[in-house]
Amino acid sequence: MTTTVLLVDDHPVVRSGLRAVLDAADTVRVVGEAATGEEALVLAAHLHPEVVLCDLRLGRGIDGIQTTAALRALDPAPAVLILTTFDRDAEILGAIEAGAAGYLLKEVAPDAIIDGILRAALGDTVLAPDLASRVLKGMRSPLPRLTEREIEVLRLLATGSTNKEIARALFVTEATVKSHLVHIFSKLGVDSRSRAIHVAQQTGLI
Amino acid sequence: MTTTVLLVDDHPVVRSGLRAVLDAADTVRVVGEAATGEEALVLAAHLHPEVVLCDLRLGRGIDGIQTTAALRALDPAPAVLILTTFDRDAEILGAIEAGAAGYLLKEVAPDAIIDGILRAALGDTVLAPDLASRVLKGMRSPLPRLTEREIEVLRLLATGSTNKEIARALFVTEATVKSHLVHIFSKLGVDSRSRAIHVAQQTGLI
DNA sequence: TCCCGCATCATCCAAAGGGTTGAAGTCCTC
DNA sequence: GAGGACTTCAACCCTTTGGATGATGCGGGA
Repeated sequence: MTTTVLLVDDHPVVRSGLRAVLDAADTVRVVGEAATGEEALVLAAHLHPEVVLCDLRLGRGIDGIQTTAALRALDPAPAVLILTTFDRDAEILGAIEAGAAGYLLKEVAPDAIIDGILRAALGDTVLAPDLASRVLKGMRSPLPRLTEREIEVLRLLATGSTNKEIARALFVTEATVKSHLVHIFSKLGVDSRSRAIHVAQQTGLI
Repeated sequence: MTTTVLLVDDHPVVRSGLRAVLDAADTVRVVGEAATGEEALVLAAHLHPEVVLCDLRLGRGIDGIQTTAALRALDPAPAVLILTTFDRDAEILGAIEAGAAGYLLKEVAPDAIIDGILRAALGDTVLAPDLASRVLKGMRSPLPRLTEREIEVLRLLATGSTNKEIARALFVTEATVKSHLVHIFSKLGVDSRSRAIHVAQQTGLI
C-alpha cells in the first residue's frame, strides 16, 4: 500500500530532489509534479493524489496558501502539506487556516518528509517540531525590525499614498522615500508596495 | 406591555447571552430563537414577533441582509435590528437598504440593546452614534456596487498580487485584469491599486 | 577614534502600472 | 429582438514604481 503524492514547487531542482527522496521509499509514490499553483490544481483534479506537497512560495501565479485553499475545495480533497524554507509564522498560520495538514521545513531529514506525508495522509496534523511549540504558544517568529522612519513610510503606504505624497507628508524628497521603500521591501521580503501593505497588515506591523 | 423579540444568531452561546440579557428586562419578551436565516423566516411567520434581532453573519445559508429583506416582506413585517461585531459600512448600508431599522454593535451595553429593541418596535431608526454620520454620508453617495468579478480582482489586489498574478489566478489575460481595475478605480474614486485597497478595507468591501 | 546603522539625496534604467479607445460575446431584461 | 450590464481582450501611450549604485552627514558604541 503506497501513498500517492503530487509535488508542487516552482524550482525544478527542488522537485527533483524531493522525487529522488520519495522514490527511494516504497511507502510513497509520486504521481505528478507541478511548477505553479494553477498547474497543481489541474493535476490534482485528474490524478487524485492523497497528499500534495506544496511549496509556500510559488514564484509567479497564486501562492501556496491560495493553492492550498483551492486544493482543499476539490472532491476528494487531498491532504496538503506545506513545504517552506522560512518559518514565517504568519504565512504558516495562513496555510493552516486554508486547510493545510501542516508544514515541513525544507531542511528536515528525508525520513521526516516521508513520515510527514504518511501522517498527513492519515489526517494527522504535521508540524515541524522546532516550530510547533511556537505556533501552539501563539508566539511569533521575530518580525523584521523596521526603523521608526520606515514604519512611518509604511503607514502612509498603507493609506494608498504615492511616493510623491509620502515625500510631501514627511518633508523629504521622493528619492528618500524610495530609499526607505527599498529597505522596507527587503526586510519584509516583498517586491511591491501592495504586497508590503499586505504583509505588514498580516503580521500586525501596522 | 412587552415587546416580542425573535433572536437570530448562528452561535448558541450568543443566543443564550442575548436571551439572558433580554429575559432580565420586563419590557421585552423573547418568543423564539433561530440559528439560520431560513429558520428565522419560518419562526417569524408563525410567531409574529414585533422585532427580530439578527446577526449579520449567519454562517451557512442566507446572510443577515437577505434575511432582513425576506423578513420585511412578511405581513405583518417585524422590525429588523441588525447585530454586528464589526462596523463594516458596506454591509450596514446593505442591511439598511434591505429594510433594517438599524443595527447594534455586539459590544454595546445590555441597556442599549433593550433600548434599541423598544425604539425599533416603535418604528425608529437605530444607529450606533459613532457610525450614524458615516451611514448618512453613505446614503447621499451610496457605495458603488462592484460586480462579483470586480470583487474577486479586488481581493487578489489586496493580497498584493500583480496584474500578472491576478490574471493567472483568474485564468484571464492581463488586459482583462486592467480593464476590471479601471472600472474598480472609477467606482471607488481612486487612481492607484494601493488606494483602492485602502478604500475597500475602510468601507468593508473586502 | 573609527566603524556602522540610519536618514538623507541623486542619477540612470527597466519594468510595471494606469488611461484611453475600441470591440466582441454572453446573459438578462424589457 | 433591442438594449444594457458584464466580461473578455487588444493596442497605444504615458507615469509611476522599483533596482542598482553611490554619496553625504549624524550619532552611538566597540
